[in-house]
Amino acid sequence: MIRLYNTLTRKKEDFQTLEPGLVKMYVCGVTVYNDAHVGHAMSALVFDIVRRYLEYRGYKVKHVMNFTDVDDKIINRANQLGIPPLELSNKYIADYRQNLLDLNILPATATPQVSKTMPDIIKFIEGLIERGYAYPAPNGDVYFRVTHDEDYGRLSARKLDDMQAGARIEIEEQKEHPMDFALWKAAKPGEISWASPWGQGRPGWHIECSAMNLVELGEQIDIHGGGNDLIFPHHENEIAQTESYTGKEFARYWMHNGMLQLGGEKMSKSLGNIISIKEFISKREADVMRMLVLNGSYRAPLIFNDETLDAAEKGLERLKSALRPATAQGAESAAEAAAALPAAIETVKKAFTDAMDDDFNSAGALGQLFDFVRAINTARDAGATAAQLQPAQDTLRELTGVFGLRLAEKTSTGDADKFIDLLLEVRAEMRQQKQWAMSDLIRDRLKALGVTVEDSKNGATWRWA
RNA sequence: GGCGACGUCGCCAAGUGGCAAGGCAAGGGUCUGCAAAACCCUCAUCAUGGGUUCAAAUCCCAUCGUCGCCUCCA
Repeated sequence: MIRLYNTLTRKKEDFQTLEPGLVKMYVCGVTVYNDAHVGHAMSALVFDIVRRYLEYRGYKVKHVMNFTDVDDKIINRANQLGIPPLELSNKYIADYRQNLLDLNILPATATPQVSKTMPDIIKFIEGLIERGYAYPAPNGDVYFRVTHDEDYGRLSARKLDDMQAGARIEIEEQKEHPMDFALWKAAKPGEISWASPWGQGRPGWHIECSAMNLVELGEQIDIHGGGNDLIFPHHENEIAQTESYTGKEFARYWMHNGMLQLGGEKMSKSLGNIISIKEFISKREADVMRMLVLNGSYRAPLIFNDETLDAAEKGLERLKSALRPATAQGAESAAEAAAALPAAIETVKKAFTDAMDDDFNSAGALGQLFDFVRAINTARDAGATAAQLQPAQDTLRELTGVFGLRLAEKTSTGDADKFIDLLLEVRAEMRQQKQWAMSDLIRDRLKALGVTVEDSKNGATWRWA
């Protein structure tokens, strides 16, 4: 039984889907007006791991991720650049898709956009007005009437009265209540807009997700995810809109990832302390970012700095070490050396699943994998054969695959391999003749070229690093 | 100011009532001409102060501290 922490109840709950074997999962995507950063990557990775694990456990997952491609900031940025807003957002949508591919994140099964969901959004707003949950203002805006929603504030655990209405938001004369939020914004002159019963305008931020959910997944979904900075007001408002519209419970489980921390602060576009995904990928292997996420708890803040990244990179190397080939040539002790592996395989599979079942405890599961790595390496050192190592290495591949790790060894780009082999053959001859200085020089020079040479009693091995 | 989450070894971090996983770093060792890798060994009583309990890192209260939200934000 999978258990997961539900923000709505602030407890871990047994996971049961609305339909057997099917998970409907909606995860808030990004507003596309500039390069996505590693904080976005964290969120995307968290839910990619959730999805991969659910699939590993036999569920079919409908995974919807939206693009907010109509928004104030997109409009402002497009104006600065002198290009149409949708041209700008389309560029960044393409960029973001590439970022996700680079990070080995499985493509969502649907990726709706605001600009392509307009009729459904308008219909949704009309429905809310009909039911008395929304009202058009004289200026052409339409607002949600929070006082009509008895349990408004349920998700973020706050009450309307506690929110010091008006303290940090400007009192809007058009609104009945200061906490009422816009479903539809009347167009300013020259702004991109769509026709509606309330005049030219565009949707407010929250309504898009309610509408896209309805279109893509229906009235009720299993998991709704996103960063914990979206709990209020975004997700709170989504619940208010959808439940007021359908009269049914919206999402059964609300999952929120913690914020990525850079220099003790949340990384965010508005703070400007940003490292883009593109920049990260140019400097580190994508698996390193995933490893950093896996080593932490998805709900807790993730500390992102050179030290934690270096550790993640080393940990990755350690996982890879278990995948290296057998070194012995069928030694007699091989059977004994490999004897412990079948049991280790059973142990790690169970422990891995137990940990992940408990609210996707990837750090706990990862610890189990490291224990397994030691078992494999010990067997190899003791002389296990390739055939004996194979099942264990396959298991490790399978489980790290559930995590979405690629564990790719770097490979040669050209015909270098055979020349390196030749060089090492010659070097082996030199070592026979104890020409240590020259042997070491070759090893050092190859290292500088990205080739790691390791000598052992069975001869030298090498790999790209 | 209000609300929420959290505070475990030098760093990251699992563990939510019964002798404190794992990774990185560090020290010692095996192997080795050296180096590297791998393997073995060493390395914490859980922010502080009270309380509940046979038993608490784990539950309760207080204090201190950190982060997030309350405005756009993954």
